[in-house]
Amino acid sequence: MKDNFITAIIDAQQATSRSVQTRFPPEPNGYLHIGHAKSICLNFGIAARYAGQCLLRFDDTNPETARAKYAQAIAEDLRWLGFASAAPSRYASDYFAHLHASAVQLIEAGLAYVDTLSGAQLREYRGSLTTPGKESPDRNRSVAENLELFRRMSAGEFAPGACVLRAKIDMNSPNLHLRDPVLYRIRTQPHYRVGTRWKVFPLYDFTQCLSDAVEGVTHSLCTLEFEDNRPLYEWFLEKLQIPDPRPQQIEFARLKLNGTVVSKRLLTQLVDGGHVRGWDDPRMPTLRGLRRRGCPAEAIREFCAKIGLTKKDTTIDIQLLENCMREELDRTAPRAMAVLEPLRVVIENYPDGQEDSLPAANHPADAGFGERQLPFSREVYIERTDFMEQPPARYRRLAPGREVRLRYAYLLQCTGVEHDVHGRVVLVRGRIDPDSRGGRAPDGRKVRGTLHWVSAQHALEAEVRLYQPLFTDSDPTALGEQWLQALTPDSLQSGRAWLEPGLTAAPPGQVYQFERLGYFCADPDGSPQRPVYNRTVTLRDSWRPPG
RNA sequence: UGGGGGAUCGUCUAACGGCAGGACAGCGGACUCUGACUCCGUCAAUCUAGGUUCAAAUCCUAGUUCCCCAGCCA
Repeated sequence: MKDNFITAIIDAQQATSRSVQTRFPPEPNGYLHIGHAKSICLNFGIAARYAGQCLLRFDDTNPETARAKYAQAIAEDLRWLGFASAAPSRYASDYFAHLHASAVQLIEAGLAYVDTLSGAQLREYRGSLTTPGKESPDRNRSVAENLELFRRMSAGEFAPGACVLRAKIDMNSPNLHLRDPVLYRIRTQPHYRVGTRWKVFPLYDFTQCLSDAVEGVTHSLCTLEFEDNRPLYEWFLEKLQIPDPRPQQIEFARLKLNGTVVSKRLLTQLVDGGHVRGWDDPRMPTLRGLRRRGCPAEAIREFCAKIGLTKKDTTIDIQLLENCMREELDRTAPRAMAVLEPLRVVIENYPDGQEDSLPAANHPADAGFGERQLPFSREVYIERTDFMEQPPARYRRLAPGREVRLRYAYLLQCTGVEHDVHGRVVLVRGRIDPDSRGGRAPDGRKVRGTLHWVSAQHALEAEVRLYQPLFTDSDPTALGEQWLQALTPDSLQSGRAWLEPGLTAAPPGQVYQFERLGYFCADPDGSPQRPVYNRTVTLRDSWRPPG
């Protein structure tokens, strides 16, 4: 964990030898995305830096939305990200009895009351940003009456919406959150964990601070939009006489990434609207999407370390994430060859029917990856973009009369071109230097261009899925309700590719570098007969034709 | 016209009142059996206006501007 404004706060406290405990508190109502990863890395990183503990706590106070499948998926994603969290998960619903008793305590202290105002009235009485609120007629009910009403609420005697429990704070506060916030509401849906035992459920503000206190959380880190909630957080701790040291809420800026959306609500709409294939669609900034795309967990962690931490609203360039992926994958991905847009090359001086097997390094900088054998024959495919009849200046690839290297194979000189009736190149003829087997020039002559290739008769046909950013606009949310209009029309481009034969056996999730093309990850949709590869990220490409 | 926060290269992010540094992106070059990787170089910033000071991104004053808050969501 690098230094940031939160470590500075904690460092200052270390003088008084404060221990450190944090928590990651997702709601189990959706899947984790890269924005959560920022919070995860922060919370676990802080705990690790100060030799403390970070707990995973499901914030499952809302029975309408909390679901077991999400909790399970979140735990899974967290593990994948690299935070195994030895401690068992906690659940806010574990604390319902304690929370309820705390509510009773507030009522007894004259600090909470049951209000029968309707939702609409509640809103009206709350006032507005610029006008003060109005006290509810129920505000001065006696303690005994409140106790009795809350008991009946809790016993299920009232319908949802009939009444709520509110804190008695200040209807004139300029901070809307302090205008007698709702603590408990009635819900009849069974809760996925505690079933029908509870008829009343605590709201966020009441739950978060007390759960933190119960667990011994010292630093409760959350995003900026909760800044106004902090006085309320502290109010509960004080009125319930939580002993010092009390948990301290500190807010930081949430992550925004350009070219995508990072909000559960919006991501849900993408899935529900069929704009992507699901939560694990490789275009999604969800952890599952990134994983399926081939992004290593380590790259996400590195990314989170690099973006830093402040209270400033920021938008991170997606290229930083891509850079982290390339950095990690360059180290860890074995190399392979594949051709996306094939152009047939006939090697005139290589006998028809003859075959050879050529050794190729699986990683040019790490011999530990070993070698593999590549079949070679009279006809090979090269990338269509690696041949030009009239090449521009500084073009290092194949052109009539030019010589290039077929990687790990032979030096190849172009001797002819064939066109179809439209004048399109359909075939290239060439001759290899028989003394260059392995790709080395026998006389040491410089051959600038090196091309990837596959043997035509041995090539394995596969599907490749190429992805564009989901949105054409760097900030689609700036379009308000129209945000979906910024969707990239063909953000998924599915096509065929020809792979070297060894690639048939790759397990889903395995990432290769297809040399000169990019990193590609085996997709679970594939089979040994027809593999499917997702392009994780392209290689950097500094080649630009002049002009 | 309420309250709470924020403003440093294009984008992130550093800098006790003491040389505005780093990363990503861009550009140029070297190297290269991946136009990758690596290496080198380069471009580029303190929201504005006053003030305090030998010295201000930092302190003071006044502005500007952006974000958040009116769920029985979190």
